[in-house]
Amino acid sequence: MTIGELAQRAKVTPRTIRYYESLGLLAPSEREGSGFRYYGPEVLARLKKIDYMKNLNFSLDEIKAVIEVYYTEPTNRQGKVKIIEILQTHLKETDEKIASFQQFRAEITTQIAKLQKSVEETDTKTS
Amino acid sequence: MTIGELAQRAKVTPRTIRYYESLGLLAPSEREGSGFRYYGPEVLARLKKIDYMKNLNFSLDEIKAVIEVYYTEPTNRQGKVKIIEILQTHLKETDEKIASFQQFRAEITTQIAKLQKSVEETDTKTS
DNA sequence: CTTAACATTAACGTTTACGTAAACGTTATC
DNA sequence: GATAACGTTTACGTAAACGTTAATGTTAAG
Repeated sequence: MTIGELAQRAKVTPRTIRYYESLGLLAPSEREGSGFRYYGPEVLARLKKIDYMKNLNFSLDEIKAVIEVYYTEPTNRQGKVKIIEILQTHLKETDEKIASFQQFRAEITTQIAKLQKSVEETDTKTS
Repeated sequence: MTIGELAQRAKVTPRTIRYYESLGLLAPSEREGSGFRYYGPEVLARLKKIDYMKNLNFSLDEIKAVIEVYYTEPTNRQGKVKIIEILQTHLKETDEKIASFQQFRAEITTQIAKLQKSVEETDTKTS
């Protein structure tokens, strides 16, 4: 597919796709004499993965690093072990993020409860 | 305390504090003839809250909105109910974030398991 | 084979969250 | 009361992640 079609399916602009290419996040499957970029469906999958991670507030640099780990088929035992270590770092960081958000969540519910109690008291007083 | 002391305790620069003031995120407790800003300890608490929320990837605009809700003592029943509604929106969004991160976490552990199995197989084959 | 629709590169613009001078006033200390 | 240390405003600089022309080439449809 062309860059316009790909962009439409991925709900981004062509500019975004070219920008990602310039960062090494993806590449056209083919590029013949005319200079036009043509893409296969695997690039669409990649764009969806990028969008997914962007929603997790990863920077494009971080996404690039993660994608490289995901898409690299490690040749030898050494490579596999190294990637496992990287993934375990990601796992730890993700757990910390989750914990932070859960604490934030708790603060919100506390605030809600406090306000709800306050509203109820106002109600019983004026009833 | 002065802006320098506050900055040091909050582990930010004076520039950051002035920038936050320009956005309406905080204000000096006092500002007399000389033009110097003097702060009370409550501003330090505010800065810590801002830093905490920044780590949750909130923008300064979003943080401002949240802080306004947190620090606004609602006068009447109407105001309280409104704030409860806002907080419930935050709650929902936070839950979605947590869910996304948990899915990401699951993907990581899957990848790790796959690689670990692959490593073990390599090991038994060559043993 | 003309023309609309889409592609290409190059380059400047935009927003966020500050960093970093520059030019100058204030305060605390000796 | 000089001087170092810190404060003030103004304003230009920076990185990230694109948006937006501009000038030009390519492709597909009639």
